[in-house]
Amino acid sequence: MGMNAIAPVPTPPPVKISFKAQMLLAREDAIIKVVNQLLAEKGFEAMTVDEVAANVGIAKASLYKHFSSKEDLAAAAMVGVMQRAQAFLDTLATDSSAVDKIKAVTRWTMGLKLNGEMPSLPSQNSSLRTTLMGNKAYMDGLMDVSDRLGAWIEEAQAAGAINPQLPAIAVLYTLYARACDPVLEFLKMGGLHENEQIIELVMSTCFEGLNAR
Amino acid sequence: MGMNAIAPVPTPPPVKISFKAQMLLAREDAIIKVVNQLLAEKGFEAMTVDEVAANVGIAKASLYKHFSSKEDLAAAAMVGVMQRAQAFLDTLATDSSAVDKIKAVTRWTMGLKLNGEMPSLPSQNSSLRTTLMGNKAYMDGLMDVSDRLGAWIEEAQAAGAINPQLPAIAVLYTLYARACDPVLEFLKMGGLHENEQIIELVMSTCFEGLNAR
DNA sequence: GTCTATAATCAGATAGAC
DNA sequence: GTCTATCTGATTATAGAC
Repeated sequence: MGMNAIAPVPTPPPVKISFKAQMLLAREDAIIKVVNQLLAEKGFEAMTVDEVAANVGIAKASLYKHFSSKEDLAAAAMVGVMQRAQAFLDTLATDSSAVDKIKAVTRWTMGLKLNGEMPSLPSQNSSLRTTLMGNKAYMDGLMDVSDRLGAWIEEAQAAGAINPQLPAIAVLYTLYARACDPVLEFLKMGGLHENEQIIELVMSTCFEGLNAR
Repeated sequence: MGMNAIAPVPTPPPVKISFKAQMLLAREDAIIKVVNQLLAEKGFEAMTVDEVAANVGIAKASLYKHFSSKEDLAAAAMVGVMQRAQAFLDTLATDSSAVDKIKAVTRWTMGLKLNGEMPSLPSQNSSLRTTLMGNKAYMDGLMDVSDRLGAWIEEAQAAGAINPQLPAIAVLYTLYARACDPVLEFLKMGGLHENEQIIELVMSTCFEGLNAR
């Protein structure tokens, strides 16, 4: 195209609004980051909205302009974690074995937990569970992750790497449970092991079991 | 002894006071039973003192004549569980192997959980943790159980039944974690397995691991 | 010791000015 | 959209009569 051509000037995106939208998203990301950290540290019920607002550095009323309830705040954090999980699954080499991918995810999950980045939800039924079940982004992410992990589990069972006598769903739950395994925090509190050692210990008990071989 | 013998009449125990004391204890046992059930069902933070009083069938103010705080209520329930655990340990045959005793305790613990009799505490720090740490009966019970389990673990490791490369403390934590394993409730919610099957599944993943053998 | 009634506090959510 | 100030409801705990 020649320099003299009168190129149709594409309508510029509305800069002012876009900028504001970016600010909005950045602010919401900051909020979610704080929520994520507090959820990991104290859990949903012990976390207060006042605390979130204080840590973000804004007024509580401003929080409610972004998220309409405490449950929504937590749900947004969970959606973020799920997206990170999906992104991690994407990075796994397609040429590695199914069981290796499973182990990589498990290590990654426990690393998050040990780093205080894994929100801990109430395991029992609660208002938060209800909100999460109705959150499409979260449920879609959870389904996607479960489908991908489930396929790997069955593949690993067929290949004789994972015990084929175990129901795949039980294996999946067992993997998910590593994300909130109290053994991780107990060992960390003990102070005798580095995070990497703790992960390898729990990896060993998880995949090889307590029995001697 | 002839019918005519004038037997010395033993001083009767102060019937009225003893009876009242028995009533007191029975009432407190009833309270603790309710607390235990609610703790298992909803956890400490979601359980309200009003709820406890209503389920026991007494006024809330009466509760506070027996226990001076919500934390004390929960602590009493935990002491009860610890006593039941100690009593169960006592029943284990001394001629069975250490690893069999360990497995028996683990099964028993998971059975409690599946029956809704295992109080679930907040794993994170909280007012309840503080109260529990300062409760001598609870701490003594915990120490006793841990000592006995710890001895069996080391015995089983020496006998080549439990993997001797694992730190005994990690094994102990792994066993304790079965008492609050979310895999149990997930599988139960799935409705595909009976409690016994669930226990054997988790026993398998716990002791034999996920890997195929 | 048990009750009814109430105090005291805390946390989620909102009103309304700017 | 952000703020200050406030509302509302729930919850722990207690006062005081019986």
